[in-house]
Amino acid sequence: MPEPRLPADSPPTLRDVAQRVGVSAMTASRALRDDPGVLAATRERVRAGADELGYRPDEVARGLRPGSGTGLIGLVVTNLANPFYSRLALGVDSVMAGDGFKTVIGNTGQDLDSERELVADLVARRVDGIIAVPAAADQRHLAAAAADGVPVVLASRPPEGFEADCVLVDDFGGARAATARLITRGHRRIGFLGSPPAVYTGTERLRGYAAALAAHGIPFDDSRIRQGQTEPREARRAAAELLALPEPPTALFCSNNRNTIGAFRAIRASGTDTALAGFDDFELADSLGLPLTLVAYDSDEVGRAAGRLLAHRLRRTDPGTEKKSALGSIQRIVTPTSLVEYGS
Amino acid sequence: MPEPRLPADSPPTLRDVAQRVGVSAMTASRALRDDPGVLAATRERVRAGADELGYRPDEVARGLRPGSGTGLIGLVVTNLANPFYSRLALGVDSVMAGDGFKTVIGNTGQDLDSERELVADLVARRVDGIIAVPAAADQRHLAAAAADGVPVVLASRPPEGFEADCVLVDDFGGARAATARLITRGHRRIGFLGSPPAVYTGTERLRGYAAALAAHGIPFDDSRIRQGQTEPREARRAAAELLALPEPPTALFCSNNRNTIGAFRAIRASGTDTALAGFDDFELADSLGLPLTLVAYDSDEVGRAAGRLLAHRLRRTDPGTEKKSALGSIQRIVTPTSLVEYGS
DNA sequence: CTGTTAGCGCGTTCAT
DNA sequence: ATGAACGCGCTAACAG
Repeated sequence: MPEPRLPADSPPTLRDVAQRVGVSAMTASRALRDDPGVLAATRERVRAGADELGYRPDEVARGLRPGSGTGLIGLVVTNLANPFYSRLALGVDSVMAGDGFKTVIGNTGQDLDSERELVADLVARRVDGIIAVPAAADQRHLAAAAADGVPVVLASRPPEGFEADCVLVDDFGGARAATARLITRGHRRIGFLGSPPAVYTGTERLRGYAAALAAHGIPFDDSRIRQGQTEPREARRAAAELLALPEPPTALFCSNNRNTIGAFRAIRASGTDTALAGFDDFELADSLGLPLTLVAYDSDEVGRAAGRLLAHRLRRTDPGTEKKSALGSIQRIVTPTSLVEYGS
Repeated sequence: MPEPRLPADSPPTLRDVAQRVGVSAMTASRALRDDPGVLAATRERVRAGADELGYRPDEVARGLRPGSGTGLIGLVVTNLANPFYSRLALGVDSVMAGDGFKTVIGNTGQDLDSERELVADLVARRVDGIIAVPAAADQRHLAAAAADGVPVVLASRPPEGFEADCVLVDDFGGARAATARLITRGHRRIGFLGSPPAVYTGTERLRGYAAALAAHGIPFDDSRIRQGQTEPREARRAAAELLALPEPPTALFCSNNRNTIGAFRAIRASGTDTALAGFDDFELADSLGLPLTLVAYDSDEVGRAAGRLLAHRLRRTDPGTEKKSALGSIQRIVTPTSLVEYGS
């Protein structure tokens, strides 16, 4: 009769399995990992024993060994509640899980200090790689991680001050196209609502907006620009300000969905028929009872692409080819955008 | 002149620091951890050396030691793209991060096999605890993890077949209240749209719906029940079916936001003035141009509560009090709901 | 106050 | 084909 093992005990170790079957720990290890050079009979015996004990190799101990990574990658985002980031995370995870990696998600809440600490902690935890959406232009902590030999891939923002793979959205082109469409429809006074100037995507989209104006010979007017809104409530207030100008804009372009939603509420409340366009598609955009032009793109794909880039690097990291310059050329992928019209 | 250390080398170890300062590894360890019984002067020297080398303790090696956990907890959800889960994740992370834990998020996509594997992997990675939203009633893998000594907290579903802390939403009460309100407004033929019967929250909400009918002497009619819709598209089709019945319902109650949105589209397309109520609040619900009664609750708080429960258990796990029964009584927290009226 | 020994669980290296 | 020793980085436990 087999001993009634207490399951609450510490989990069974490799030696427990080996001892039970009557072989050495090494043989057990090899057997379980399908190492050649193990008698088929022995292998079966070991496996049986492992199953009976409910043995699972300890990934922590395994990861401690030099050469073999931890199988963990870090994902650093600013706000998981934003659909863009949760989609991104899903895309990353779907690719990495397929390659046998688990994803540790860290949320920074836009705080640079949190981000620094988080990245340092991920490195201390020996993640095999990092995918990050940096909150600001100061990316020295990421540069340091990369210099420490941890592959870094940036999503939605380009690297600043160091070299790294990245996956971007065509912020400039999308914003320009949406603005151009407003102009084509006859609008000349077009307001702009966007995130704080420090955010890369925000300034890039502002550039696209400005380029469209310039291409049509429309002067850029500071008084119609409102940057810094992060939540719909703030955006609504900013939009209301623009609509209350002596010469109010006849159309608004918003650099992200938070601002678009705020602007929608302001327009609805004002009773005007101000035209609205914005970056980021979102659910129910078609049911708001207002014409709406949106810049759409595939946020899952941004995550998947970042995951593929990282997975690619992780494969080539094994040998002693540690020199960063030798790791193959840096990749920069730009995801395309498209215009969608709603609620005509 | 100090040796020009190659940063791409393997990261500095504790011994490197010790050797550089001229002490033993043990002393360095103690100094960096503010252990009492270290000469203040020595401590300073060690710290200086650590800073110069950019030393960071290896969390993996540290986690290998018995007694000291890994500082990682696992979060198992079915679909991170659903705002409910991303909010939940945020809530969990905010609490756990405050207690020094990192959260590993695993997405199962409603697949039970994925969930099993994920949980096993988390245990193999020696997470200190697990918070899970199980996809189905079969929770043996979670029971096994709990039996292995890993504290488990369930969110949004109760444990089945074992004991564990959990944080629930008042599914029954919320659904009953919303349905009752429809009845109060004069509706007698009320349709029901919900998730697959296997999902706990779905059946619980169906029970609440049925209870409201019963309380008002309205017979429960199978032909007005549609379960199994997971996406708005399916929900829309199901709702359209109900609206096409010989005696169509004058109101619909939906057990989650996916179904509510689908039903909204069906009603809008039908041109009828069918009343609509549903579980889960969602953004823009107020701007759909239709009266809408929603059951709202705080999904961040569900996550935070789960995090607090787990953090609480993690504190009491240290001593040899391994017996589950001795760990203090099982907690079950129920988050309240409230009714919200939109778009009158 | 500081150093030495030992071991967490695994896998690589070298023997047998 | 199998086993014994060694070490990954860190820290309790016991010297000194």
